[in-house]
Amino acid sequence: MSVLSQSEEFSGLARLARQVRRQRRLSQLTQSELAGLAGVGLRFVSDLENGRPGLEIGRVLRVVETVGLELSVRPRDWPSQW
Amino acid sequence: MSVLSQSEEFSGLARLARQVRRQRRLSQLTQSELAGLAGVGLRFVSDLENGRPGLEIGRVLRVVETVGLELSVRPRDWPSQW
DNA sequence: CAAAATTATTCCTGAACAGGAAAATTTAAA
DNA sequence: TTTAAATTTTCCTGTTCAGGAATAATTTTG
Repeated sequence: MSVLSQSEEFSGLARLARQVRRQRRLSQLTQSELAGLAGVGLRFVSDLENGRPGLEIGRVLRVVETVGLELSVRPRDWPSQW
Repeated sequence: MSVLSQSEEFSGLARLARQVRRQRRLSQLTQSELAGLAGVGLRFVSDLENGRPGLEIGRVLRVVETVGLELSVRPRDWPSQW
């Protein structure tokens, strides 16, 4: 059993999904248009924005970057001494 | 390259892979141990740390969070892209 | 250097993804 | 409300993932 709860993982996906959708709309793009730009299927964008956990990371990153978002990874709960 | 960023950006899988590996080693975990904690197979961790693009996002996030990292999303400089 | 530990790769099978297209549902506009 | 646009979902099929175990390959340790 992990020290982490599974709900945290899900919320991470949900947050990613929401931000992709928001950014896409800010960019005035439909799911279909974004899909074309990112080189994925329309259904993939829909699944991503709905937080489906099975999507492949490579395609997710392509969509994320295409919509104008940037991913970063950092230590969790890092003391303010960095 | 001093230690100036608390969050390392990555535009592809390569940086995510490096970050996971670095954080895992800081945590004194083997791939096998991390796999057990995250509830995935040993091969999955190996694939993740080698930047394989086909991995499922849900499992990736579980490993990322289990190793003590947090994935964040933010808008890139959104200049003349539209 | 040799042995041990860790990591990477291969083979196999079951399960799930991804795409396209169409239908169904939701949302927005006239 | 009616119509149009956008989003979600379903069906089908080919492709690919994930896991375990065994086997290389690599790295670390004595």
